[in-house]
Amino acid sequence: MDITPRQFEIIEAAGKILTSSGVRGLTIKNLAKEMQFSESAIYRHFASKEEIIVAMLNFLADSIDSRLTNAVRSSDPEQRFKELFHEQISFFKKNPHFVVAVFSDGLMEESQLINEALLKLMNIKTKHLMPLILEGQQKGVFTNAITTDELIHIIMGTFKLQMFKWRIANFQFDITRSGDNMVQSILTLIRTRQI
Amino acid sequence: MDITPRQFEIIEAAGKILTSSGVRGLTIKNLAKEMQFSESAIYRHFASKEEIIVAMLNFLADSIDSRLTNAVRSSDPEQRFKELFHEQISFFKKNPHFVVAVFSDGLMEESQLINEALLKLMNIKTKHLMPLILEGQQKGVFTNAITTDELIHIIMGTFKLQMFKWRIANFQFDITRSGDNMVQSILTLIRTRQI
DNA sequence: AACATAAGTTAGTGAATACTTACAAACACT
DNA sequence: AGTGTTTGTAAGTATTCACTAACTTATGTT
Repeated sequence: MDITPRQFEIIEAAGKILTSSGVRGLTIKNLAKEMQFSESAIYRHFASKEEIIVAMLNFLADSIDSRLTNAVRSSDPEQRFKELFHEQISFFKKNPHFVVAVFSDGLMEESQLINEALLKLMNIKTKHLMPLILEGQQKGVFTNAITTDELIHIIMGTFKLQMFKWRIANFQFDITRSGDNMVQSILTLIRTRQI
Repeated sequence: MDITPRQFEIIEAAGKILTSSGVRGLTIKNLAKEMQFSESAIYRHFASKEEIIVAMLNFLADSIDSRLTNAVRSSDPEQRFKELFHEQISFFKKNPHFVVAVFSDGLMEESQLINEALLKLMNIKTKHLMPLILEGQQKGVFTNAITTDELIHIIMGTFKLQMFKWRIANFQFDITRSGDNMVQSILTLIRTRQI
């Protein structure tokens, strides 16, 4: 599953196109133009368009996985929650095209392989979020009024919608600020608290 | 903005196709096949594919709007919250193709007009949800720890993700049951409560 | 020097797409 | 009876798409 430098360039070009023109703009022709060589040259590096997309998603998955592993290491669950989303949001801020790729689900229909890559990506997020929430609930920091799965569903849904709004606003507003707000709101809501 | 019976049939056929084949399957050719007449006959009733999609979304918007207006009339905010989602979910259960249309955002890139129709649709949902949440907060039934907008964001995100999961599961699980669960979880979370 | 490989080119292919044109039949209205 | 409108058809158009074939050139390797 290793990638040549040229393949990496192509993946990056694909990302650029996704940001500017969306899933429908991601054609071999545009990809070739962005790479400044012919369409057929693309096929020297990938056997098909599908392979390009899958490679991009897999690269993204590995990338996110290792970044989250490294960035999220506090002992306090609430702190770790903040770190997780902070890392996640700053990653997408640096690479907005991945927001199009992951959260648009416009890719969803293209092929089985792409579908699997996208699901794998969603699972990585859960993999990092789950133990943190569980621990928080066990320690009594997060509410036990609803199940862990339900909590995660609500958190992921909220995050996904935030990314969606950012995307249809053409990445114009400051996602760091509104992302932090979102994290605060959720924390306030899921924290065990006194009214 | 009125619609002929034939146009309505075409819209329904488009819905059927969306359910079975997704956004990419929604072509004039497939539409003609589903209607059992020629491709060019479609153009006797709509000037363009875009018009068909917009008409479908507008019909959907009106439909949802009036259904929500009629179904949600309790005085208790919490009860109204339940009614709202119950109505919403049973509507999508009856018309799963609209889930593809509205929540896939695969349509999002197609054209400006379609975009506007989709945004209008999202606003209708907010229009019905907003006063209900506001009243709940004022009465002290729902938490005031975060703002109304933040609450709505979280609720809408949760609902959207639920629909997304239902869709990628090919509408196989019982959305009424898991939808009710979701409504309960959210209510538990946003209710003012004692720990 | 001879050859292999990697990475590019030009020029195409066939399939699919949204949409058009020219014509025909059914029907309503005068 | 004649005429116009509505709604269908068959046959096509231009464009776009992913992908391919055949050839070229640069760079090692033996």
